[in-house]
Amino acid sequence: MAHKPRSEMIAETRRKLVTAARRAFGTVGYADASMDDFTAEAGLTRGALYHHFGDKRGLLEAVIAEIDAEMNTRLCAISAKAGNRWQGFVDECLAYVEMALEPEIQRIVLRDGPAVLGDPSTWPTQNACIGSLTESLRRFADEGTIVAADPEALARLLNGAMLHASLWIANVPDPEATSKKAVQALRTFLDGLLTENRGSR
Amino acid sequence: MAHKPRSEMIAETRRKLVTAARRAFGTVGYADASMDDFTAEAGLTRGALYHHFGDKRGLLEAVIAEIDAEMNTRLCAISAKAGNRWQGFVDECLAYVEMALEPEIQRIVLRDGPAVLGDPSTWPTQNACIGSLTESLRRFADEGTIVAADPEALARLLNGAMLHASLWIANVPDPEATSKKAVQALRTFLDGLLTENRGSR
DNA sequence: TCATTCACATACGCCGCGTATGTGAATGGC
DNA sequence: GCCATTCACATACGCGGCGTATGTGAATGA
Repeated sequence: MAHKPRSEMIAETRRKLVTAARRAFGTVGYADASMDDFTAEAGLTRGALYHHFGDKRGLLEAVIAEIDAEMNTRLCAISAKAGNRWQGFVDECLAYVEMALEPEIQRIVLRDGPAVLGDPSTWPTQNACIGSLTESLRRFADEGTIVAADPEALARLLNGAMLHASLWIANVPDPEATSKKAVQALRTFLDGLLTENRGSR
Repeated sequence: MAHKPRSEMIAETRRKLVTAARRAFGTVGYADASMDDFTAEAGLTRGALYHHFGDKRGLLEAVIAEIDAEMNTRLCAISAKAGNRWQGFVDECLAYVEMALEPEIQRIVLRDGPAVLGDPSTWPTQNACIGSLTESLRRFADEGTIVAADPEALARLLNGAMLHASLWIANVPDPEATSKKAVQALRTFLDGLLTENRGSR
């Protein structure tokens, strides 16, 4: 039984570390996750962690990058299967709110991430989600579907609104009912952007 | 020279601790703020801190409560001086975005707060800001100024949008220009809520 | 085959937190 | 006005987590 080549072993080590850290960060949170503990859980030591990721922070970045990539994939799949583009956009927004309800995403990406790494808009990875939002809005604005405004600014506002809606929903006694109200309100906001709903001005 | 009564000394101690902690949290951040350091800076020790606030977390709560109260006062003053109520509401929203640009507010309330204390919607204090937003929206909905939707949900979404706009503005190379774009986009969202701007539906 | 690189493990010291304990000053009843 | 009690803090101790410096064995390449 020949050993795997070195490059594969390295990749496997990185994946083990990211996976173990992801579980730890997602459950007890970044601050309370002991590097000794979750590296041991992965059958490794802190030495491997420092070698590959520099420090705890670097590992968090890698974990977030992974989660963000998954989120982006899921969102693209959703918007792709809609009838028309605006509907796809709306679906994507609603799906984003639902995704942000997942404890792992909420804890790592929405709470600990900003605290440790700073504002998400400065993350290289966050461009994935924000970027596609912006691009969609730009096209809608260009073709007159929505009112004219800076697409990136609209995207940021929308993103913040959705994100906070998720935090709110997840921390309320009755998430089901609250979710309905939030989705309804989000639709209201989005409808307000459509030129066909605007009368004067 | 008679000493001050004990109750005043206690209040003074608490204020000293809160003030010192507020400065430390606002500059180096919660995680990197050494309790030994900033209690010493206040001429005290960690003993006083644990006696009054239980732990570091409790002190953060006190600091946030103080900042939140100040924010609410400032916001009320702004909305009070506007011509009509809707204009006052819009002014308040824009002022909120600007306030959230202040480094101390951003770091303590918007970044470290959620990470350490959990979602702001679960803080007893946050009701100050969210509560007044909700109340305003409820009245606008009742009198038909804005479209019908759950006021609290709208308030949460709005709050999230404004908050993220601030984070975005503060972390961009050119805050001035970005601020203009964000404010413009925020107006777009708010205008979209007005029934007088809605045609069909 | 041997020197080199490199992926990790091991070992050490420091710092920060929480707690248990000590102390002196202010209170309150007689 | 004296004394017991409370209480607001300070001091002392131990523990765990992080970062770094150093060691080691296996894979590479000439």
